[in-house]
Amino acid sequence: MSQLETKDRILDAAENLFSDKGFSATSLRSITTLAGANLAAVNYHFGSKDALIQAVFRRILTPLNNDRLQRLDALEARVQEPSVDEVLTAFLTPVATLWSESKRGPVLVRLFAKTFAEPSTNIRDLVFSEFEGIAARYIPALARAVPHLSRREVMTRLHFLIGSMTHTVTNWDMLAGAPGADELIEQMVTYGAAGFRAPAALTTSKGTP
Amino acid sequence: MSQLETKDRILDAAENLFSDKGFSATSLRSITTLAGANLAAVNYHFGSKDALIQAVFRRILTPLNNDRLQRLDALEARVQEPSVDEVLTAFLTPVATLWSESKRGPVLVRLFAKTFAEPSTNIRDLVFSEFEGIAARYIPALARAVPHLSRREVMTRLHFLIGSMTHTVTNWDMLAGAPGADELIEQMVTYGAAGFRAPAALTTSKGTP
DNA sequence: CCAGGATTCAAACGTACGTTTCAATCACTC
DNA sequence: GAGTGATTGAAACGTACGTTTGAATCCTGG
Repeated sequence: MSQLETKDRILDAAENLFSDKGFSATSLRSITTLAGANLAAVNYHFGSKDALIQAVFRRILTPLNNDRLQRLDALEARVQEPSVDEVLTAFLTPVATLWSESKRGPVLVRLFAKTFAEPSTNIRDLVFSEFEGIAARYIPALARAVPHLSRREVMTRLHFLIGSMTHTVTNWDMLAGAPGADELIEQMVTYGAAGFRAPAALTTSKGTP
Repeated sequence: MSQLETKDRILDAAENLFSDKGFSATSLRSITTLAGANLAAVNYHFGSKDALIQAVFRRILTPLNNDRLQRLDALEARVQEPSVDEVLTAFLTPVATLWSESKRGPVLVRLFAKTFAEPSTNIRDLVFSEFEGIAARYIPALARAVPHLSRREVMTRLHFLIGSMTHTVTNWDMLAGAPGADELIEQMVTYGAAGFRAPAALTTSKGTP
């Protein structure tokens, strides 16, 4: 049926199954069966189950984060001092786009969201190293947009935003009506930007011991 | 060493290991070893691994949600029209209290947070059924505090808040400085309340087809 | 067309898992 | 203090897992 290479069919199948059942609960046998490949193909093409997991993540994260960086570049080239709303939109849109672009979107997004709750050090390390470049660009941009916040509070609120995003896309079906990607972006930017613009919560940033 | 019953020692050990490594990645053998109990004790006292997982969750969720309901009751008895900040504080404080009350706190909170990313239908169903009573009380309270939002947007923003909370407590160590529970509550209520007070993002709530 | 590396295949490896079994031991009642 | 039900113990059950093996097959360049 599919004309894809075995390697890609395995990645596709792994993506879907990992996204559904988690990593340790998904067997290589179920992956290769769904992919129409032999069990040994995983270890032949990737080396181990762990390496397969990392390959699955890399295939998702690299273009996603590139998209994020590109959008921030374009934004900063267009306007001199981007607003919080604009920065958050640049940050969130790639995920929402990924989500809505095809049948593969929801799978990817759920898988991506699952990472933060997974205990595996390998996966966490991979995602964090991939995210470092994003943080290095977005945190200064956010700090410029909300100059009343300390760098620490900017990071904390970015964590809040990421949490909202991952939880929402992971538990999409719980939301009544299951709105589309545009609607989600709109609501999350509205909510998150207002949160970022809220006054500093920490008085310690003014010099309390 | 411990004078606790075997049943409780197993629950304690399971709590810690589930919180660290996830459910399917934690074996009954590692649980009973840590608990100083025999392997067969799990099936004797709980019936199966799945039933053990549910027992672990029930032991956490029941008092947590009772605390939430109690705080909302006390709040509504004290002031006639509670503000968003007050409702969110009532909602978030039990988790933060649980977090900071002892060494067990972080374990419980991480475990609780892990639920939303876990694929197991059993766990999700349990958590949702436990959460229904909370939603039935908190969503109307929130809707009264932010009357400019449709019921649907209130629910969406509550999802955002829950996401922020679960993500933050799950990835606590990623936050620079690792602030205490009081500080977390303060920041999250500031952020979330501003988000709730933000204008409605959906124009569809006014009657668009 | 045929050599030779790349890929696929069926089968087996050893290990770890959840669960079951049943005898041994404990705790409590009469 | 003997008897009885609750609990614990050591061991084994069957199954499923990730990985490895080595022969069979495919594909491509000369």
